[in-house]
Order: sequence, then structure tokens, then C-alpha cells
Amino acid sequence: MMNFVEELRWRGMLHDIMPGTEEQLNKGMTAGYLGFDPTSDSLHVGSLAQIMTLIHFQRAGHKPFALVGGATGMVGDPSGKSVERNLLSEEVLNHNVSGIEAQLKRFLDFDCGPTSAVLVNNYDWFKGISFLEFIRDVGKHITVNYMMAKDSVKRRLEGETGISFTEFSYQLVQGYDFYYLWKEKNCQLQIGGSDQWGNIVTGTELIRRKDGGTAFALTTPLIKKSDGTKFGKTESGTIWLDAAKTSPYRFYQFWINASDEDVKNWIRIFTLKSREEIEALEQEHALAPHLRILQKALANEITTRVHSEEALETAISTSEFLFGNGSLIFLKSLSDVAIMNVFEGIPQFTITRVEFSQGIQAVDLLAEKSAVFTSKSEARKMIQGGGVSINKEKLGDASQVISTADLINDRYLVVQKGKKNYYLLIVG
RNA sequence: GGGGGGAUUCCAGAGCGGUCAAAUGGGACGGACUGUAAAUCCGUUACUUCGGUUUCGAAGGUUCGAAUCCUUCUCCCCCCA
Repeated sequence: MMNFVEELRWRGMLHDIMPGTEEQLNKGMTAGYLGFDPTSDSLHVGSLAQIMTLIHFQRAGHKPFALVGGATGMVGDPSGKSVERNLLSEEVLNHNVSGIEAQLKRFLDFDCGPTSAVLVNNYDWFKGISFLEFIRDVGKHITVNYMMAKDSVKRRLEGETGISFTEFSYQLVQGYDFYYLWKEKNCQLQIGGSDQWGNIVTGTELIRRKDGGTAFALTTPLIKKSDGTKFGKTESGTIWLDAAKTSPYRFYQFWINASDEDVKNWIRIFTLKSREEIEALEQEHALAPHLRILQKALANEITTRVHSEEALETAISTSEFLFGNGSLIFLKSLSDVAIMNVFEGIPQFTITRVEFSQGIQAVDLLAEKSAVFTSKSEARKMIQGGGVSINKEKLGDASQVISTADLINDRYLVVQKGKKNYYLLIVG
């Protein structure tokens, strides 16, 4: 059985750990939990690091609880926030909780005997607790002085905007989660991101003061990018785990585009590859960096885990088609639905078949019938500059006539403005 | 209230009667190179049926001809009260 803490340590996934935690884990199977915030109906690549932590936890022979914050989500965690958050409606929250639960089920093993993962929603135990009960049974054990000393609270007290009682009490609510799971499920460890340390410690403190019990804490570092920008975001937005929000192709591209510097950290965090495997890959990568061996290894494993083997293959062939010398044969082999998938998020224009049937000059097609270009001269200039391709073939002449014979699957035309700007023209 | 300066094509900023669709720099976009990177180099950067057409704060005027001269208006900035 592997040593969980040691595993996190070499992967660079350990930020802070409470004394005694490692000893407890080495004693034998320990139950631990990690909470997910239902601020959206899907998890994103940022949450993926937490999921990986739980996967390692289970692989190390421990019992993971994945908690979805149906209750805490109603309150709002002030950690890392400089202003008061907007409350989500119950309806949205329920929707988000079920979306996240469905995703979490993919990653952990829920049927493997004693170390089976368990999914819990803190709303289940909070819904029965009255306000008076809570402030008598929980609030009594923690002083306001203690709560105010927390960084997340302190910063808000010093700031201009202040903090509502609701967000102020958040740490108690999360602290009670830990107490409840400790008491009812023998859950002795809470894992979280480094910003959660304060909240977790309130939990261990509550367990100590209320029942004289011992519980442990472990946090993972914030994932950084070498260029200083935020991890998990691109120009086009957050990278979600939900295929409907971020297509597997985009997801795959996100990892493929990792810089050499970042990929060395990320491959440790987001894959289950062993130290030896990773070091071997790194050596191979160093010999031929342009092959992007590390990025590919990372993207392949993670796309398969989050989506599927088939999704990965489509993502690879899509990437080859769009960036490499991928051929039209790939596109021609796809169904209409699959084509729409490949071109998801790419500007599309529809042209009537009548207009198209007698043939159309390239300039008119691109500037008049579609909005690839805003004017004909612009289109003409770029064609002359060698910057426009139709169906992967460079357009040599602006007056070239495009007709039905050029269509892919008798419906589509793939237009490229420069290398990276794709447009899909659909003849309908 | 008095005096002065300015408004130019995405931005900054030249031009001061024809040779100006307007220098130059930046940005953006394309090409080459490359690792779907950075740097570098090259090109494009009002519209067009390639004949022309509409642009230089707005409206008028002078002139064969105006971004450039005159008048009025609008808006900015500075100095003195």
C-alpha cells in the first residue's frame, strides 16, 4: 500500500498538513473528506486537482467521502473573496448539486468494499437543524474572537465592504460538517485547497472542544501557471469538465497547450503515472521538446479520465485536422453531428443552396454571403497575401468560383482565415 | 470675464493649396520561420463592378483644385482673473 502523504509530497500536491496526520494515515485505513462548492452545475479543471487528491487517497487504501455543499453553498465561503457573494437560489443550487454529484461518480470507486467512496450532501444533515439548535450546540463552542482571527474574515473586517453575518458564520457551518462526519462516519481527515485551511481547522477545533476528539487536516497548493495567469481559464473562458460546456476537443487542447514549465508540475498532479514513468517521459521530452511528449501524455490521460477513450480519439483527430496536415478525409468520414461537434464554438454561416448551385466567386462568398470578411477588398487582400484556405487548400485567386462540387458531404465548406481562424459554411 | 492652443484614417502623431487614401511609430491581422511558443523578417491595415467612390470634429464659403485658406457652430486643453 502506498503512502498517501508521501505520494502527494513528491507530486507537489501537499501544501500544509496538521501534525500527526501522516502517522494516523500510516496506522491504517482512515476516512477523509473533501468538499466541492456547488457554485456551478459542473466542476472545472481547478476542481480536478481536488478530485485527483481523493483518487490518490482511495488508492492508498483509505476511504474517501466526496461532499457536495448543498448547505454551505447557501451561505457562501468568504475565503479568497474580497466582497460579499451573491446568494444562489435554492433551485439553482439543487441543479448544481446534482450536476456535480453526477460528475464525481465518474472518478472514484464506489464499490470496492471497505474503501468504497461515499457521496454526501451536507444539506442532508443541515436541513433538520434549527437555528437555535445550531447556535446552542455548535456556536457555543467557538468564540467570535477565534473566528475573527481567521485570515479570510480578518481581511474582510479590515476592508471597505465588510462581511455579512451569513458569510461570517460560514466557517462554523463547514466546521460542523467535519464534526458531523467525524461523529457519524468516523471521518478523521479533511482535505481541501490551501485556502480552506482556516475552515478546516475550525472543524478540528470544534471536534476537540465539543467532544474532546482528534481530527486531522491536509491542504493542497493552489495550482499556478508560470506566466502568472490564472490556471484553468483561457480566452474563451473556464475549462469545464462537462462536455456540453467545454467540448472534449477544447479540453484536450487546454492540456496540449501547457507550457513546458507548467507541464512538469501538471503531469504530476493530474495523472496517476509513477515517478519513474514521469521522469522517463521528461528525459524523452528534453531530447525533442517540439514533439510535446509530456503535454500529449498529460492530455491523453486526463481527457480519457474525464471524458472517454473515444472522445480522446476525436479530440486528437480534430486537432490534427485543424492544426496539422490533417486531411479532408477525416472530415468526410464524420457524420453531420460529429462535424458540428468538431466545429463547436466556431463561427458558422448558412448559405442557401439556390445561391450556391450556380457557383459563386470566392470573394462574394466570403464577404457577402457570409461574414468571414467585412468587405470584399479585405477578402481580396488577404487572399492575395496567401492567408485564406477553403477546405484546407490555399486560395490562389480571389475570383475563383466555388460550387457544389467543392462541398464536403454535399453540405459543408471549411474556411480558414490565417492559420487558426476557422469558419464553417453550411449550405442548407 | 479676458487671452491662447487644439480636434487627422484603430491609437499616438506628421502634413499646412495640387505630387495626400494622407509620413512615422504602436496595435491588429496575414505570410515566412517555429513546438498550435517567443523573437525576427516580410506584407496588409477606407470602399469599389478596379472605371472610380466616400474620408482628415460639423455645416457653409473661396479656388480649376482644400486635411491644408475664410466664416459659423460643437467639443477639448492651457494661461490670466
